[in-house]
This record gives sequence, C-alpha cells and structure tokens, in this order.
Amino acid sequence: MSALLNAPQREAIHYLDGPSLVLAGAGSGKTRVITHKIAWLINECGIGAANIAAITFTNKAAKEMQERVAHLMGGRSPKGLTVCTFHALGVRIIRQEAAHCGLKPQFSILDAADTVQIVADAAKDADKGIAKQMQWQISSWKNALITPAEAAQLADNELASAAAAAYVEYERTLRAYQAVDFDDLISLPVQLFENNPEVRERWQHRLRYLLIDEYQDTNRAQYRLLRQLAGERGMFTAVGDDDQAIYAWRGADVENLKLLQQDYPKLKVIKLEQNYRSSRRILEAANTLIAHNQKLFEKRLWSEHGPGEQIAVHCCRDADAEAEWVAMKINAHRFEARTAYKDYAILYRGNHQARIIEQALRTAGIPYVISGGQSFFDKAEIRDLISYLRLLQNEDDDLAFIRAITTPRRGIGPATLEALGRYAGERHISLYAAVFEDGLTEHLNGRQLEAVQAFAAFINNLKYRVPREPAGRLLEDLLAATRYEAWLFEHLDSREAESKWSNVRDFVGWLTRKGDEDGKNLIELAQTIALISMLDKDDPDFDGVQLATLHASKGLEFPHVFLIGVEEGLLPHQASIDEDKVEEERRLMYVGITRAQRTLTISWCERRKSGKEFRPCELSRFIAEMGGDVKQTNRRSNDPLPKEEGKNRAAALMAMLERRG
DNA sequence: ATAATCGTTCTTTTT
DNA sequence: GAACGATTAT
Repeated sequence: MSALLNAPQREAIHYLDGPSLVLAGAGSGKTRVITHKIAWLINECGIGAANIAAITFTNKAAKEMQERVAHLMGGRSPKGLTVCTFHALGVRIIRQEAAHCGLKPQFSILDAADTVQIVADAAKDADKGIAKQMQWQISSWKNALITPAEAAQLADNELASAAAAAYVEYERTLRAYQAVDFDDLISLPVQLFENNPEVRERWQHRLRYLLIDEYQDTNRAQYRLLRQLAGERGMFTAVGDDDQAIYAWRGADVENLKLLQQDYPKLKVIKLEQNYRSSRRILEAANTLIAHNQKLFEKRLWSEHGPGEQIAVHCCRDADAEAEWVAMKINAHRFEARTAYKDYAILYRGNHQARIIEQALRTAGIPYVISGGQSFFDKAEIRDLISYLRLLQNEDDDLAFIRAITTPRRGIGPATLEALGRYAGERHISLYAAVFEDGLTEHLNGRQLEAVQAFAAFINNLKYRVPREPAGRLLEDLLAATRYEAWLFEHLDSREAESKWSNVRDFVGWLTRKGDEDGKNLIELAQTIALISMLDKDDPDFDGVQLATLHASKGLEFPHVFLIGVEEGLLPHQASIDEDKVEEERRLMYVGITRAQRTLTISWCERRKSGKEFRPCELSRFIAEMGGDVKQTNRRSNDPLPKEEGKNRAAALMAMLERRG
C-alpha cells in the first residue's frame, strides 16, 4: 500500500462538518481511513482520546484497529481511547449503569447454548430443534427492538406464537438469573437511553466522536444506539460497503444505509473505489459478479495493478479429492514461487468443510491455522470451567450453578436438582441461595442435602479467597478439588481426554497470565471472558495456511486464495436459494474473491456426500457471473486418483516394468 | 437415583 | 464427528 493517502481517503479523514458515510470498497484502505482519522482528531483537532470511540464488529477487528492506531501514534495507544465491538461497549454501559437497568453490576452474560436451554425450559414440551428456532425468533425480535407484547401481536404462525409466549418467560428468567444475553447488550442500553435523557446526555458528552466500522452489518438496535449516542449533531463517521453485507441472517439490515441518509439529510457520502489489493483480473471478476445484484450505491473498483494471472476453476471428483488437490497445489506452488505457507488461504462456505481440508493438510505435512470455527469458549470443557467462574461472580446464575454442580459428577442428579429447583422457585430465590435455607431439609434426603451443601460450601470458600489470592492459584485449587482431570480420563478415551485436558491447561494458563498482567482477581477476569469469543492466540509469526469460512475471512487478505466447494447448493447455499436470498450469497462470493491479491483458485466437486449417499453437484452459477476470463481445468489430468484405483495403477505399472525387464 | 453406554441425527454463516 | 436422547447397568 502506498504511503500517501489518495484524495477521497484524505477527504474522508478531514471531513468534520457533520455526519459522514464512507463507502469503502474491498481493499480500498478503510481501516487506514479510520485509524488516520482517529489520529487526526487527536493530533489536529484537539479532541481528547477519551472522547472518541471506534466501534467494530469483531474482537479481532478491534484488536487490529487498536494496534494500528498505536503504531500511528508512535507505538502507544492513546489513553482513554475506546476501540471495541458494539457488544463490548454495551457491556460497559450496562455495567456502569447497572442500577438503571435493574441489574447488579456482576450480571452474567449467557451464551447461545444457555439461551436455547432457557427457551426450551420456558416452552415446556419443546424439542431441541424447535427451541432453537424459537430462540432464533426471539433474538430477531430483540434485535429489532420488539417487546414481548408486540411480538405476541406480530406472531402470524404457530412457531412464532409459541416463541412469543416463551419470550415473556424467557425475559423473566434472565432477570431472575441476573443475566443478559448477547442481544441485551445492545437493547438494554437503547432502552436505558430512551428512558433516561440525563444518562443519555452523559454518554453523548463522553463519546463525542464515533467511528463505526462495517456499518453495513449493523442491525436495527445497533443503529438506534448509534443515533442515541451521536444525537442530532451526528458527529460520526460510518464506514461500510453494501457489497460486503453478509450478516442479514443475523438481523443486520442494509436498510440502515438508507436510513442514515433519511435521518441525516446533510450526510456526506464519500466513496473509496481505488483498490490496493488485487490484480486486475481478480478485481474485474469481482466487479462483474457483483453487478448482478441490485445496488444501493453505484460503485466500481479500479486498480493500478497489472492484470495478473487468470483465475483457475478446477473440477474435482469429490470433497476428499478436492482437499488432496488443494494440498498438492499449495505444496507445488510454494516450491515454485518460494512463498511462505501463510501466503495461502483456503476459504469455504461452512465450517464442516474444514475437517476434510484439515485431514488432507495434515497428511501432506502442511501447517495451518483455523480462524473461526467452533469457538474455543464453546468447547464443553471450557464451558465447564467457565460455569464455576460465572457462579463465583454471580451466585444467582442458576444455569452456571447447575452445570458446575453436575460437572464433574458428585452424586447430584436430576432428582436432587428438581427438588432444589422446586423449593427455590416457590420462594423466588436462586438455587444457590436455596441451599442455605433451613426449610430445604423437608425436601431433600440426608445424602442429597449433604452433597448440595458441600458444593455450596466449596464455592463459598473459593469466593472468600478471590480477593485475597491470585487467580492462577485459585484455578489450580479448583481443578484439584474437583478432580477434573481424573474425571476426564475416567469417562473418556484417553485421546479425547488428553485433548480436553490440554484445552483446559491452555485456558488456565491464559487466565493466569492475564490475571498477573492486569492485576485482576478471578472474578474480575470472569467478567471479561464472556465477550472474547475467539481466542486471540493468532501468532503472526506462525507460518501456516489460513483456513477460514467466508464470513470469517472478511477483512483479511492473502497473496493466494483457494475458494473451495463452489457449487450450487453450497455457494449459493441451498437454504438461500429456497428463500430467495441469493444476493447475500453473491456478496459472500464477492468477499471471497476480493480476499485474493495475486492468484485465485476456485474448486468444485462433481459429487458430494450428503448423509451416506453421494449426490451429483453442478458448478455454481457465480462462476458464469464472473465473466469469461477464467481457466477451467478438469480432474482426470492432475487429480490424485482414489486409493484403490491408484493401487491398481501402481500394480499395472509394476507389471509392465516386469514384462519389459 | 445416578451414571455410563449405545445409537441416531445432523452440519450456514457469529457477537 | 459430536451432541443429544433413550436405554441399560450399578
């Protein structure tokens, strides 16, 4: 990237007369604009760092932004500057204004699995799949700031009505647990600011200038929060690209771009159309593809780079052959071009596709890193440990209580918990509080009572020690006392137990380090982990091929990109075809293409396993939509042969040699 | 009453 | 391949 800023970039940075929207095409240097604008505001405009907030969409983006600002400002991040996700900002607001929200400051943040369980409990006869759909519906309502009462009126089918009924109970349960879900992190601040103008003004005053990254991915509630914080003056810069809007399924609303123009008639729109990333052929293909979408803003990327290599489209026999082919191709290309493994990325539509690739890379001896995928914090063993931490932080968190008291097993099962739950429910107290009530003796037998009280005493003791002892020691004691390691090895095969235990060790090591570095005790640490979904252990020195879903790849770039599984039904995904949502899939494809700097290699399979059977596949429509400048190759020529066939051929070869010799 | 075991089902994307 | 549910064993 050139050291100088181009004219539209400069304009975007220096524009301060009012609200502005920067339409930043892929690879047009949008992070650069944001970071430079922050520096400009602080250095040239006399705005205090503490009065500036840059809001990103992912933790990773926030971290990168922070680093780049620090770099720009001479190695140190300006004191008091806010660079975080919408959700992290929400946590900060709620924690500081907890009393206004009817919460105690140590509220718990529930994850997806917890919320589904609450919905399942709220709707008694719920099967797991239905509960998931209902939770989904409730989440959509919350993202659109729709109350349970409004939802009940809106519901126009059986599922929605059931969800609306569960919604009321769901909210009640959350408050009883002193807990919030991810959606609350946005909607509670919105409600708070709605009802308390003084509080809103205080925050408006604190965060005087706002920069919002990935604006096209904001949902209704987030937009509302932005407007409340920015107020009438509208001192903000929103940066986004409607062509890269890929989170509609999660409530993101591209309409927010239109709303911005409506709500702020003086909105200054600046387009960044010069691409600094990709060679011209890749850019052309991306432009041609995305032209098939209905456009909100006209935009055409251009580049000063040379044409570069042709895009290759390769057909494979099946997913296994595809994985092997990609691995082989990377090894060959790396050898020829003398590149590093980290110059390559393999991108795919769904997480499940990663497994086959991983396998192939391992056998080929290629190092790799996966970003995204199942979050480290979603793993059962990590959730086990976190449930103890959550319970320490907030004893009203019944879900954490249940998980902690039953893992590892300590002779407490469903029957005991049901009795305890009934007792607590009648009294409107938490499970933990119920353990200390005298009346409990009526409902539990001697052994049950003893077990439950021993557990509560254990937690109580830990809690007492939290302010006095370092987090690391408490964690070690917690694991020792619960015999967690032994429990893992007792009921799992050793390979699995080992992997789980090593995850636990990683987690404990990470927490211990963090505790020592920041001088935080265990409970203070517990409050921060809920938001850190991806373990930011990505070590930039590690030389490995990057594996990522298309969603997770947004914002990244690589010299050489492989885009796999480009088939009808997978990309575009079948569900999107059925629901007439192909435009979003096209944007997803667009995001994938525009990650590539020098070469783009696309692959697809003739057939794919669905369940037990192979089903024939056809090439994605998006290839045709990219224009004709691609080089199609067929398997046969350089495909690795399936195992038996390979063996046969080797045998035939041997036979031939023998005949000759 | 609790715990381990076996079989069945599904996999779009994530703060 | 993992996560859930139903079944069997203690």
